[in-house]
Amino acid sequence: MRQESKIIDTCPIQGVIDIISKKWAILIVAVLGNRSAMRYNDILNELKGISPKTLADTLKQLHGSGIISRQSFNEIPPRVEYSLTRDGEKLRDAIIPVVNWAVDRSSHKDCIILQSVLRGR
Amino acid sequence: MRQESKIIDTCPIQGVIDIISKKWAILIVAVLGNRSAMRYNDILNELKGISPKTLADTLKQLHGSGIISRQSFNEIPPRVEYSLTRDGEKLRDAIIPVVNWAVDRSSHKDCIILQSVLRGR
DNA sequence: CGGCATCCGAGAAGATACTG
DNA sequence: CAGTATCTTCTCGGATGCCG
Repeated sequence: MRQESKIIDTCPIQGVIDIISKKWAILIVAVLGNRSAMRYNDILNELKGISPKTLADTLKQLHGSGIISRQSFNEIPPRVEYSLTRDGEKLRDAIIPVVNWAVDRSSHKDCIILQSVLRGR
Repeated sequence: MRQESKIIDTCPIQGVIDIISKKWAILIVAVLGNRSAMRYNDILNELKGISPKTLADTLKQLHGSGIISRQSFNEIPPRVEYSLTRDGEKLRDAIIPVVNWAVDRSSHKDCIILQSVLRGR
């Protein structure tokens, strides 16, 4: 954020906004929250529509924010697994009310991602 | 969204993301949730750093999404009051866990907006 | 396989000035 | 007072291609 603003810059909520306002971040947290670990291409396939770059960018940012952890194995072929950190799991729990709110407003209640998130409860 | 994607387009969560991913939307919901009604310049002053255009745009979008209501009075000087709809209040309640999560992660827990939101509980 | 580098376009956000 | 109008800047997300 370029702009200086007391109320914003000093506000913890800004950090969250920077995270969840990324288009795919919530979805990634959602799908990751479902399994103990997922590989790059697993996520790529699950989130049909996301580009590799955007996924990589978002994963990097989430990792930097401590939401997800990244473990790479020195294997051939290479393997990298992503999973939620404890903090990430808390985030996933925290967004559930928002997801529920979204479901109530929506006409079509069927959604793979959504079911995934809610199943976690 | 330009991109076609089964999993996303048919997912109710996408609507939420479109709303809360706007940088200022959550903040506006937060500050509005605090008072019964607020005028344009009240919000503008409270959210130091937002430009009139951005505020107008965001208010318009939130209004279109049914999150906030807009009531204008035929007076001189003109008066327009914004407030949360019932749905908006639900959204505000729903984001509280996320806000709390943000507070736990943050080092500086003091935040006007934040206190505002949490006070509503 | 799991990415990173590069380039590009669209839209969000900002600054400033102006109006009904 | 409550916005518009305009112009600019910036970031995001997508496409493609290369590499260890």
